[in-house]
Amino acid sequence: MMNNGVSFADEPSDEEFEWEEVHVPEELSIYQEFELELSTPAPRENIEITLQTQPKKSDSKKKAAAALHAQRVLRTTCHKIHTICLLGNARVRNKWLNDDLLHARLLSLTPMSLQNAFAMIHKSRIPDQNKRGRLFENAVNRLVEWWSHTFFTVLPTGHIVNRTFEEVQREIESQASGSGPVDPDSNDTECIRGVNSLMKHVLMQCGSRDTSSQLFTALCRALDIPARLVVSLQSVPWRSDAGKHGGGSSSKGKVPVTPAEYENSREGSEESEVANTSASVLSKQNGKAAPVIKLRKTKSRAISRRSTPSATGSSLYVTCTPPVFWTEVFSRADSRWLPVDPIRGIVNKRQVFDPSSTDTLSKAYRVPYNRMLYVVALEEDGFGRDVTARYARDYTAKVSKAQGLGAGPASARKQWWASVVQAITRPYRLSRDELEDDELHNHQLTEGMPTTLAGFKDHPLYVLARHLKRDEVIDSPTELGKFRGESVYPRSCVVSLKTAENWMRQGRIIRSGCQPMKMVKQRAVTISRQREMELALERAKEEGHSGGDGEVMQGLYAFSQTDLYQPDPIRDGIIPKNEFGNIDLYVPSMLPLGAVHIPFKGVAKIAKKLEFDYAEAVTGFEFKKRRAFPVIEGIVVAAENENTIIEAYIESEQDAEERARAKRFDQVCKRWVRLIQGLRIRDRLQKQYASNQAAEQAPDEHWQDTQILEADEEEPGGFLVTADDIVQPFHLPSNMHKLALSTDDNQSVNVKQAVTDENSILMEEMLPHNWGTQDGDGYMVTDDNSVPPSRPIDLVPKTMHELAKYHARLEESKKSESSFPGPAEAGPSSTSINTRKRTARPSNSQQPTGDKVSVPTSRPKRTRTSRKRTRRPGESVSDDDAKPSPSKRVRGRNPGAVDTAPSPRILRPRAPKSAARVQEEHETEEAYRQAVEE
DNA sequence: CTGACCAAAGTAGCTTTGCGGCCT
DNA sequence: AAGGCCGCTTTGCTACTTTGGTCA
Repeated sequence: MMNNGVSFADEPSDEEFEWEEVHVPEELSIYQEFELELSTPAPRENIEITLQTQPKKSDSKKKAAAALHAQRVLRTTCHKIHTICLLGNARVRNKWLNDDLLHARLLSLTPMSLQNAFAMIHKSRIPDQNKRGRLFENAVNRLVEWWSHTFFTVLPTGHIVNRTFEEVQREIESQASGSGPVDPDSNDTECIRGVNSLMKHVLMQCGSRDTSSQLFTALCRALDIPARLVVSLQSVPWRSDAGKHGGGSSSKGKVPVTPAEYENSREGSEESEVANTSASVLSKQNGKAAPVIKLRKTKSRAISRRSTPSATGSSLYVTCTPPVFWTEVFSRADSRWLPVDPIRGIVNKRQVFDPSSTDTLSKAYRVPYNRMLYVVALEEDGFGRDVTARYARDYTAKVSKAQGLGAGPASARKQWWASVVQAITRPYRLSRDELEDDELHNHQLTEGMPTTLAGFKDHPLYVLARHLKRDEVIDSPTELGKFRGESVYPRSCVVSLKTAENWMRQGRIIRSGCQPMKMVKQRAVTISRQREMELALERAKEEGHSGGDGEVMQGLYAFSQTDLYQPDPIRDGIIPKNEFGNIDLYVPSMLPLGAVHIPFKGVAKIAKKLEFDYAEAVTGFEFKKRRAFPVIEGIVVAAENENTIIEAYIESEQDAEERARAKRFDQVCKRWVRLIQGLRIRDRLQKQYASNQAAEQAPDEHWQDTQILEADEEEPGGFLVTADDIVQPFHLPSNMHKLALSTDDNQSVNVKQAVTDENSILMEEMLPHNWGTQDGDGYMVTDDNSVPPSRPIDLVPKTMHELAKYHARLEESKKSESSFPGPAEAGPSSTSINTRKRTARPSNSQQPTGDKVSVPTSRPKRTRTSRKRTRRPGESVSDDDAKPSPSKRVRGRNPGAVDTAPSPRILRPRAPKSAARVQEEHETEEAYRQAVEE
């Protein structure tokens, strides 16, 4: 708030109050939102006032808010982790259900008549598809009946239940304090450690209701019926229930399975314990009557200690309420998945799985044991689908909203769930998936009107007027019904509106005579708009309009009230401009007839120079600091001028490029002159003052650093002999390859011409050395396929043979390295430079020596001109293009010799160094340096 | 006991045309 | 010397959502 150029006299020290003495001009007193105190009767021109900021939030409040936030984050995270762990648990189980031995055991215990019933259903026997479907459903019915009534005894314990965050947290705390059970075996959890555990339950013909459903799914798969294991994930809710049903849920007992435990179980091997939570609804009698499966330890102690008689403590609960696990079997005849509840013996009734449904029994045992939020069906191949929509009663009105929607944290949760589902979704679609999608979608459509106010919010089919957004209106209302006295309209009647300006941004214009469909308070986002509004308001007040209430209203229009904006066609090359002197081009359709858009930067200058009429094209806006800045992309001109302008533009671009090139060339020359002069001075000094001491001097560190050494035992020692040697470290035309390719013939020709002046020798030599410092224009680069730049006559020309050789090499290297121009890659120019002064001797056997700058130093390092090449010590002799030459040895033995012979080197691209190689080189160098020092 | 409602906090998205200093 | 270019700075408000609590 202190942004009016006022000067601070005090440093804000107190958290709660900030008193600041400031000097402000008198006009500032209009800022009435500040509490102003005239502390001294100051002179008019310099009033001293004290501003009081709003008292800040107290520390404790802040802390509380932070804690609340942290809690929320924690709860959300726990919810997510728990959900994923439960899903992982279900997937592991689902995999176990495919076990052949388990199938065999199950089949061996299943009556043949039931098995045969399925075998009978076949196209060849029963051609009628509907009949097949009915027969299949009947067969499943009988199978389920047998399973639930005869075969499998459901224990009232050991299955997964839903618990609140607080319950779990209390449990964790009690465990942490050591008072609670730590060993998961010591509670009511039914432990299924693997397929063997499942098979035990088959043989015992009893288990938790979760196990019952899982085994039934396995049986279906054994019978060659496509069967899914369906699970309703009972994850810890992310919302706090602190203020809700009091101690009710907590008094019903705690189940010590934490998200962390689930996580552990998931991360462990498949055979690791996958914990089920126990229902704490177990009464003592039930617990004793039913044989509890003991896989490792006795649980009786835990049960007797923990079980609490309660209203829900009845085995009825587990056998009559919606399960957490159940089965879906695929009816091939109907191409449909039929829900099967093998505990209650229900087939094809999708409504009975939602625990919030209103039938009396489940109502009695409803929350908090089962909450339907995520229902996942896992198929035999391990992939899953989100089938919540099939089972949840008010999916669109409630559950989908709970899964997350719209914006904010909820939207993040929705995305998260979508990503979870994506992770288990089959990567390819089956036709039955499509059918199922349709089915689930239809369920949503036929769900019926929501029963709560919140259910109408964002409902895909219905809408209440109260939930309309600021820019929405119900057009051509067709009332579908009433909800508590409010009219319910179809969502399709809702149209979204825009202001006239916003329609213009879309390239549309309000049809004349149309009245706004809605008036809303205008928003002022930019300062200029705000001022505009204030002005309008004042004017309205002056004119005595009382209705304004200090609000500027603005009309909103529907799409149907707009037409495509068609600007007037241009005449005589004159482009129509708006009040800002440019042209609006938010969408391509806003381009006037007969005009073209040239979206290049800097093209306006050209048009201006050519004296064509043009307008800069505004394609959008950027917003900064409450101000809008137009985004300008090129210009709009008359179509007949387009070519002229573009040609001129290209020309000017080339010109600019040329200028830049010349400038760089200049810089290059300067640098080289400086270097060469420096070297000459150095040389002179050394010649003049060199003494015996000089020979003992340590090698110049700089050179040491820039050179890659080679340990060639045959040629110990080595000296900086020539300018080439010295210059070499800079010889890193890193961009050369790319540059050479990007340079067109035109430019190379220009360049060649440019360098054939008297300085060209120097220039030519300099250029590549400087590429490393240029940003890649590639001037002076000869084309890969072109002849090297023409050379003055006084140079020894290249023979045709040499040229042919050079090209052959070039082709070779291009082939091998075209995709990776390494930093040390040397292009054609380097080659031409380095071979420039070649004598008639065979090029490859020449001793590389450069200019007159011979620098006899005492450094014992061997500095071969080919040092840039990566070469291992042992293989240097076999290198193909720098064959061991006698002259090398000569140089080695005559370190101080001034050799003016040109370098015969032909640098070729080399393969990029591998990391290992770089390391190796580094080590070699280190070793060599050490050896030198000794 | 659920859902309507409220307050608080947090968040998304709408907004729609300069200025000053430095370089050439 | 003057015109032109570049970079500045990361907004602020409103409506809406979510959350947590109360109450009918």
